[in-house]
Amino acid sequence: MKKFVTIRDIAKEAGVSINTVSRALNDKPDINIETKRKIIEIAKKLGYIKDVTALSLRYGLTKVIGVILEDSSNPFFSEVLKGIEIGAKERGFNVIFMNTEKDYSLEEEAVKTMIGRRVDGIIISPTQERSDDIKFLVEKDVPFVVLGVHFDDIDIPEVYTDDVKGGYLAVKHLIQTGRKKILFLNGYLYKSVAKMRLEGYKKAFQEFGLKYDDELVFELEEGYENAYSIMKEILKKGIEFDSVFCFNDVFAFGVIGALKEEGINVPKDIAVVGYDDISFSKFFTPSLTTVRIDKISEGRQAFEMLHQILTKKSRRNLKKVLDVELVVRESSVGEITTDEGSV
Amino acid sequence: MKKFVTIRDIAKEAGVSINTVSRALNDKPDINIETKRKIIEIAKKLGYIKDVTALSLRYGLTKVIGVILEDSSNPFFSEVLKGIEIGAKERGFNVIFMNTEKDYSLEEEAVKTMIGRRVDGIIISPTQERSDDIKFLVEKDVPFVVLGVHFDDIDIPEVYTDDVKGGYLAVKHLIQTGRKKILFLNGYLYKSVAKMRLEGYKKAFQEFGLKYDDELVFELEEGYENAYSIMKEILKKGIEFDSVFCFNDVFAFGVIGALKEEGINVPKDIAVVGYDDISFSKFFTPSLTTVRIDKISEGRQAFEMLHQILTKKSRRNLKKVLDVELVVRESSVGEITTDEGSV
DNA sequence: AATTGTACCGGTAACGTTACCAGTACAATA
DNA sequence: TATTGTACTGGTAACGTTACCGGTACAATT
Repeated sequence: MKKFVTIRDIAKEAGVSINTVSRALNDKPDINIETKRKIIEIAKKLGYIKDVTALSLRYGLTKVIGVILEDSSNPFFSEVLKGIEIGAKERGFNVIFMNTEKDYSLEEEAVKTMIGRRVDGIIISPTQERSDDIKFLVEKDVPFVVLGVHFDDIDIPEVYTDDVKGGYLAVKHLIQTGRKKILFLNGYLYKSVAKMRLEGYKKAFQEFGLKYDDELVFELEEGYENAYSIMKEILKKGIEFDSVFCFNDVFAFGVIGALKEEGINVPKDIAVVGYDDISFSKFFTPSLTTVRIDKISEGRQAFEMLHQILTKKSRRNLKKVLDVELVVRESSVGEITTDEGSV
Repeated sequence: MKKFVTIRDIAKEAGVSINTVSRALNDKPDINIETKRKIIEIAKKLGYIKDVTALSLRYGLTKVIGVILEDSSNPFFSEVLKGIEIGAKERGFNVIFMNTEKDYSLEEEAVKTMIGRRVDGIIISPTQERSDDIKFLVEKDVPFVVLGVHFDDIDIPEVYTDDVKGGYLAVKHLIQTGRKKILFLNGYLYKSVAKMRLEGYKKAFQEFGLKYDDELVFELEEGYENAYSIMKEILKKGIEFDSVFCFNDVFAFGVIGALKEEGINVPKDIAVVGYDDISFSKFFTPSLTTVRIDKISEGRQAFEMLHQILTKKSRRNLKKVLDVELVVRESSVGEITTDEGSV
């Protein structure tokens, strides 16, 4: 790579000092209009592009934010990441991202790397296995926002969704369409989202006077295959149920896949509700009833919160709880809808 | 944000010069082992994290690469992007990315931004509307690799897939399973991928002695809805066909969605083949026959090529054509498989 | 005793940029 | 004429780091 044109090159060409060039190029006062015109012209001719890394050193601000998440190819996170990028671009920031693959040690490493790169702030969606790295950020006073997760033991800036409501809406919908034995394939409970969705599930049960039965609630690792195989197992065991509420849409696909294979009709025999509303859920057959999270917006809002922190518009530890919405599609509206339906 | 600990702070604490600190921290010779131990200890105690932006200025190398693509939330690109990140991480590089939303002016802007950030190299998946920015990169001698696109008018480093083969395999498969009137919903032909897939389509037609009929070939903008609505239109017009080869999997979903609505069975009445093999294609009903691109690998290889260019292991304008593979699933294997089948 | 070698350490410059201060030339005012 | 103001320009330092060079102290060799 050729060395790039610097203000020194322009200065030499124009026969002025580098200061004058800087003034011309940054619309600063104290410069002759004609000199300025000439310098700008020369800069254009030489193809000058300002080296912002030099500025970072000078000002201690890079205009780059770091994003740390488990998997940027996951349809949920890929949209969130896009939302962040959109927000960042609007404010003249760039985004550097690292995947953790749900590995806490990689997460910790990513935090260190981001700090080493002197990003102005970090958006992190932590695996909740441990949280020393979050405490490290607090301690070092690095601006950051936690995305998609709620810690109730530490007070930090967070953007997350109202998953108690989400769980509640999903289960209420199932109950109101006549379902009574509602299986819940949840994520691991050390995750705040799983905890909240379970709380919503219970809340709906209580509200409609149904007895909570923890035999119907399962915790599993994410992934289509896990949902698929636990569904198969459940069927084999002969556990009775008339519907399934899933931790996310991919679980729902796995569940429906398993049910179809056993000749069970969705939603006629079993209703299925997912969570997230990833883009494929509406194309799926049957199209998936799910709790929609506006992922782009979640990303944007996380960036906006970080930006507020960076500009010190706000010093408190902000929280933003985003609303969710039930999207009713085919996978949950079938035969049973009145009083006495059964499988 | 508190100011971070610098080698100067460590030097003061240890009572040595900054040079000695640098030596200690970078495993350089000419330092007493005991001094080194002490310095490292102090560095740890103070929580020192090296400022790599300073190094960038010093060496003109940032260890950051820029990635420019149309949409990081697109299931295809999100995997490619992940592949790039994996490759980069292995070599101690970080990734900064920008979306162009298929807008050429945003693409041009992204190139400028990346250069301003002094990224060591760029991986770009260009909208092929114009290519002045690519020429700009050549002219400025910025290391870069084009991903997923093949230019036949300029000689530049490229990583792309063998889409002639892909198109050929897909259509050959359809012909061999008894289909004769094969619709092709292609992307716009100014894109090299679309051109290549059409070439493969024609090649298969020729090989099996079928007459190419451009009434069966359509060019459309990407997106589920576009495929869905053109399919509806085609059905309304009464064009005869027994199968559809789609530019990508999302098209295939749209096509199948439209066919289902009209009560047409896939694959019994109409066989459908997609392209890309995005992760949902195997969960879809019917599971989708498609041409698989190993997207993670494509990303990794693009990074590796860029890295080779950066380390000057190779000066030539490299090309890497990645293999593709036909994945046969339910959407294409139905009734017609022998000789005389018809819709 | 003089020289050479070795082990260690520090001063300074440099990367590209802008802020700060200081300066010059000339015009306008007292 | 002397002073003040104005319009413009340049020199230098600084951001954090490492390379380069030069230095010192002591041991080993002649």
